[in-house]
Amino acid sequence: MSVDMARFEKRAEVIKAMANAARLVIVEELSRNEKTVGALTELVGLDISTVSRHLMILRHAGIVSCRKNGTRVLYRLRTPCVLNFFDCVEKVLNGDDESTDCCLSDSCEKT
Amino acid sequence: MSVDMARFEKRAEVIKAMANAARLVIVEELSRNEKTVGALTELVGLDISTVSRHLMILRHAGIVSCRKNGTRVLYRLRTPCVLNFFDCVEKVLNGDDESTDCCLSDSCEKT
DNA sequence: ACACTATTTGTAATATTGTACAAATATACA
DNA sequence: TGTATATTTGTACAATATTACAAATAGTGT
Repeated sequence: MSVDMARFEKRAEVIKAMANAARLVIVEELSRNEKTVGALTELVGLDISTVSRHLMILRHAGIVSCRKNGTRVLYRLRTPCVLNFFDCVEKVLNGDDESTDCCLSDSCEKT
Repeated sequence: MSVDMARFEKRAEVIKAMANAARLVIVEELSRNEKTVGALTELVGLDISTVSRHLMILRHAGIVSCRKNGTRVLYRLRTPCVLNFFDCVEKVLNGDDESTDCCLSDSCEKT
């Protein structure tokens, strides 16, 4: 091996936190403004306890932070650079310029 | 709700493909050069069948592509912009400038 | 202290992911 | 046609992740 696996594990942890549709919705919403758990719950349409857990995951990853305001907890995007992911993701999704298939068992370009 | 969940599901699929340490190692290695499954296997230290599956996941996500060369299959990075993830991920990991904890039940700044 | 609202945590069920081993497939070459 | 090498696929198991419901906790105001 000789690869610093620990480093890649840590990186993967952060990316894992972004690897869920509900959490992506939350992140994009928080890029506009800080929001309460309740407000985010309406948005994503899951149980509030589930949304709270999603926020915990994002918080532990270092992507969002929060502050209390009375009985409410306001979450906000802490590291907005994660929004840059989206540009590349769209590029990947639209990668129609080239086949991803290595044409196994077909007559196809071989080197 | 009223959010285009399908779009976020698709985005999450791509990010999910990046959300694994072994696959991150593979992606970084492929950023240098195309490589065979066998060569990548030595690098990550997993069973070759497992590495083959990881490559399948990256391929289905549109992140890598491959071509055959005799009995070998050469994989290469198809959408290099995914490397941009790393900068932000490091920033998140080093986010030591601010607490992520909303200081529940502590004496702490409230608004 | 009590009631009300917002959020988090315990728990359990279900789904998804990661993994290795064995077997199958593909290709090259003697 | 065998044999050897490279890769993928079938299968099974363990580990993680997602989710809702119920209960616990925290804060506000009466």
